[in-house]
Amino acid sequence: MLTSSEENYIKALFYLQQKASKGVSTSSLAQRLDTKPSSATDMLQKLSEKGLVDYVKYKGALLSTDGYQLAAHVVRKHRLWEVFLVKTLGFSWDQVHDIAEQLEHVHAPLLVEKLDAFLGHPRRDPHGDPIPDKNGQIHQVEKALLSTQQNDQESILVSIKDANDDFLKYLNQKNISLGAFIKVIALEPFDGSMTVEVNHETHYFSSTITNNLYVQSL
Amino acid sequence: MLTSSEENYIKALFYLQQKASKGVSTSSLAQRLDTKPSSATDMLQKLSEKGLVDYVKYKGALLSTDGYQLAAHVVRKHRLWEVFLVKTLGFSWDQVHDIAEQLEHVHAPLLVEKLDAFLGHPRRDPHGDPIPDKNGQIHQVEKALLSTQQNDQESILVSIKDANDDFLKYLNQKNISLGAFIKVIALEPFDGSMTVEVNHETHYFSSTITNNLYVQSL
DNA sequence: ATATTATTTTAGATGAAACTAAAAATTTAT
DNA sequence: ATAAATTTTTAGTTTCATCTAAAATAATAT
Repeated sequence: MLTSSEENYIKALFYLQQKASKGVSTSSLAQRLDTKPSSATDMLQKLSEKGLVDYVKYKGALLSTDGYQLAAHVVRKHRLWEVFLVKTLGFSWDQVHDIAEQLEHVHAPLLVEKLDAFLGHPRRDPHGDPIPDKNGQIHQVEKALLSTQQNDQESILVSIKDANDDFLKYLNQKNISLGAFIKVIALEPFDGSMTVEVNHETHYFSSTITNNLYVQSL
Repeated sequence: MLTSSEENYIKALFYLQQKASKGVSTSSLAQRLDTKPSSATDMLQKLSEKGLVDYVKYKGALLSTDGYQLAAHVVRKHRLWEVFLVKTLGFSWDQVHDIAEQLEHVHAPLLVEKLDAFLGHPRRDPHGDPIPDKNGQIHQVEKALLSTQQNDQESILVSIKDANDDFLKYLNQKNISLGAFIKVIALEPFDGSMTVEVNHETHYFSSTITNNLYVQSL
């Protein structure tokens, strides 16, 4: 069984290797976990010994198949607890991360499955992120351009078509990131522009924008 | 903030000092926590430094006011989680202890209060043990002799009037202990005897017995 | 291509929490 | 009351996860 610290490291690798397809650097790992690079090196060596990480000195690390499986399971627990905290106990979505960070380290397989059943087998957490299934599979759902969505349709921002710098800056400045909750308020058929609500704030999007955002319908 | 280990020690002291009114011995503490006496000594010295335990070398230890407060809060969390596991997730009462043992160490005051509210402010856990309130007070509830209970009445065994050895042996042999769930099945008015269900097993109690058991109605 | 800079790893140290073995204190028995 | 047995404490190790400082490697800039 893994320690909490080991679980935190493989979870961080799980996130970081999604972006960078090459090996995850020691420093980025340390930065994400708010620790020092030397500590990250120590842990990478240990996890490599255990066969959970493929690690080459100075070259970076990636999760092995086993490591990925375990990481997905920790993420599953984290996201199920977040759903519980928001849906069952009435927390707001921004209060739950730190609590779920503790709950995810509780080891009790039956608890996870009973919680999942009680919550009605949710497919996404309150931030819109997908919940891995009990085998660690992340159900990749069909995505569509925001421009194809109908009035009142609710969706989650899942990816960006052309991720050029200017566009990312635009999104960043408006505080819009992957996982954002988007609801179509009004469509303008003559130019394809849209009034949308993103995380409780109203925005006007031209067709250039709506044709560049992939969403997943809720 | 206390470590999980420190919390386990003060919780063990909380239980042990209820029975023995004198100082709790190093060995009994070690035995309860399945560890060695030398480890218990180390921890008692640390907790004494922190002002949570009144400890005199070779003489045993008792919780200070602060320590008692903290212990009661850990017990509160443990018992609330047990109620959640049984009532909300459908675990049986004998499966929940080890899981609650982990959940009790999650630090999130708001979580405890929201969980308490969600569960409807329960006063006892699934084993019949009282749940301390948010100030660490253990609400001592009114108790009555089992002989005064009506048909179908459900109650919890809370104490014994005359705790003589023979009677305790009798209870022990029948596997009946404090916290037991008792339901009155049938009353015999002519001699005051009773048919009762104790923890899902049927027993016949004479009036001598029903006049010696204090219960708390549910 | 070599020097400079940045990143990564190693070596050694610290604090928690446990352990074993030996010393000290207390309790029990003769 | 003293000896024997038991309990408790101390002293010294171990493992885990972190740190700092120094050495090794890789990346970059002239």
